[in-house]
Amino acid sequence: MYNPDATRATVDDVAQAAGVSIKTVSRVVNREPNVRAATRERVEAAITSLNYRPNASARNLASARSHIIALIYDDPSAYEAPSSGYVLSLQEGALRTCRAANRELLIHPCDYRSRKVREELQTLFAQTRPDGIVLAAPLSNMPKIVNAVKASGIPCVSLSPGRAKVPANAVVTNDQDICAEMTAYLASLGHQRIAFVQGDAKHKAVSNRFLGYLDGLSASGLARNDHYVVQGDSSIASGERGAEQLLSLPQPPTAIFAANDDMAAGVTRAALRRGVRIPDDLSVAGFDDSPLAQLVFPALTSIRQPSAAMAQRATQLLINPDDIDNGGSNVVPASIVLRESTGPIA
Amino acid sequence: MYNPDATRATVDDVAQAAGVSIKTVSRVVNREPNVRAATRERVEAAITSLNYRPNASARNLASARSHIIALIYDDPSAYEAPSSGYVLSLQEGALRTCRAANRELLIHPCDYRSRKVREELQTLFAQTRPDGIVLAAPLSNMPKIVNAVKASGIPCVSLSPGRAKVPANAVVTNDQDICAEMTAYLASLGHQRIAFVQGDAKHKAVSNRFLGYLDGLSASGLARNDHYVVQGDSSIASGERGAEQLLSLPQPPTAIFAANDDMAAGVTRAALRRGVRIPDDLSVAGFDDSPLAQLVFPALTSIRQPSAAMAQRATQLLINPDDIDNGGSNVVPASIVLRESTGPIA
DNA sequence: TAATGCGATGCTAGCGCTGTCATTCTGCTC
DNA sequence: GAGCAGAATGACAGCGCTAGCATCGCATTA
Repeated sequence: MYNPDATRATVDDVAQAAGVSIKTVSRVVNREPNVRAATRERVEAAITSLNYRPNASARNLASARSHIIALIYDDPSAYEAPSSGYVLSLQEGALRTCRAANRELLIHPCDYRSRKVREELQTLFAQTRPDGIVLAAPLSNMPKIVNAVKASGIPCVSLSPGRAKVPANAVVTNDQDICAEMTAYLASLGHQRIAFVQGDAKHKAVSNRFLGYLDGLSASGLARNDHYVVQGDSSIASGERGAEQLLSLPQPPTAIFAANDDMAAGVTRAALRRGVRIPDDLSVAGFDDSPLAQLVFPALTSIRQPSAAMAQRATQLLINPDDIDNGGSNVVPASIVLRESTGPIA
Repeated sequence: MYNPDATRATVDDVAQAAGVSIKTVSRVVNREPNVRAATRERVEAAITSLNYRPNASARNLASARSHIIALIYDDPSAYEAPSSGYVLSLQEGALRTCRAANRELLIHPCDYRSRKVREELQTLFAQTRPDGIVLAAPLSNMPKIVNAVKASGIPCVSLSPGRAKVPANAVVTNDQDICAEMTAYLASLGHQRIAFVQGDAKHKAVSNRFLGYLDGLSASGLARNDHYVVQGDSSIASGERGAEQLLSLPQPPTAIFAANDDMAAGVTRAALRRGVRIPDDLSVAGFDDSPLAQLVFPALTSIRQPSAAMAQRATQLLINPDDIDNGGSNVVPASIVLRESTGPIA
């Protein structure tokens, strides 16, 4: 059309140049077996010299496969989500696999609050017919979404579906354990009053973090005290509110562990505003190791969630389940990142 | 294949159900003129009842158009880029138009440092044959990339190409003017020693911000003083370094305007570390209004760059140049967002 | 009434590729 | 050297849709 290369080479051109049939060209392009080495080379030479690139649409139409992987995640523009790092990590991981496997990645931010979400997904599936779907948390633990995806019959891998028993087609991380570790680490610094700011209850993987906190308390011989547990909604503002509440307690906590970095940033803000010094008076820990963890002052101790690695693995699982390096485990470990916001009590 | 709906309706089914030819169905689906209202309704009823969705591959193959818009931007995972908000805004804007116009958005983060970038783009274009390309800054001012895109012959709209004369196929914002305004605003607060932290020189649109700063100084009757201008590289760390340098001056500035929020956050960190109070002792302003602007303490006064709106308009320009609301201007205005980090000198 | 014009609709040939099946070529075996 | 299995290759029919042109039918005009 507009393309000067519109007269781009087709299989026919390549076949003619190589002196074979188009079917053989197709075999070479698709790495099918039963092509003599000499023939293969001839075809490859023709492909190179003609600068041939297969037409995706034609291929998809004929093969009834789209070579597209759809990545579906909660639409960050549908709400206040400063820590956009999560989405980009997902994209990065998925793209890594897609590029390596010569697939296209279709991104689909999806507002689960919308009434029409089911129809929207249905249209997406019908139109693009992805070969596989990566469904990211928190959508992966919303029955409405999960069912819509399941109904399509398209293979799907969920990220952090937040169920106790990890399904085969899911990639998870060890949130709970690592949160227990973080809590134990705070205790090991000498903190006895460790508070927790819970995240959005709809996000199962996030609420698991609270369980880890409880595990960590008991592993450290500390009693659970519900005055030190406040409910947030994953936003910065809720972290600020939570911290206000906690720091107003007659016996305020000396450490606050927030279920995500945004809330931890909120905690930090509230503390700084009150003149509470971090980490001298108060240790703060977050979760996600989002970009902002390094940005706020003091930099946040956090937990690095391997979002990119999870998305990468999920995509591999869809494209080629057999061909995976890492011993077959679908648990990608998180890790604690120590920074300035935690320390021993002064 | 895996899809229980594999026996999905085709044009033929719809045509039969509606008692028309497939061509008429095609006309209805593509909103072509010259279809009698009654016929249209009959076809639409058949489409609904059969739950028909056109097959994208077949359509693309037959029409030689892909219905795909490619969004190409600098790969944030190739470097340290905490302020990922930019990329998400671009995606959001482009997606908004794409969804409305029933197009697919293909995202392509692209590492311009790579040697193979030209070939990578060529493959992308050949395989997916996007109908249009949105090329985001800073890639839009890199000749290597721009030429590779141009060579494809695919229609392209650049965002902030950073040239003095705005080309027709570009969408820009009024960076320079708004930076002048910000500088004048700082001056109006009583600041006389206003410093500037420059961003990455490769990013033209960013270096334009410096020109705006100069404009603002002279508009406010302040002399340019190169001691108050330091070079950063857009990273937080460079903002910190720049602030250290500036605050060590015998006559330190009372206001620092950084060419992006990351550097402004660095400035804030350096100031807090030195015990410099913001905004009492020092006003800090950034650019981008990235999510972190609200996160750091104190929250940053910044400039909101209308990235989403720009991407949205660029995409519209590609899909339907005639059908645009806003009087045809490809300049989308930025705006100043006042927060806690700026104030009168104490 | 016949001629004219134009809106509405249908017919048919591909788009470039893959799947199926038929055919041809190898290199063996006996 | 004939026979044969299996590898290598080719012929051909679509995949589901759109473009281009042919055709039809109805209203208007002469």
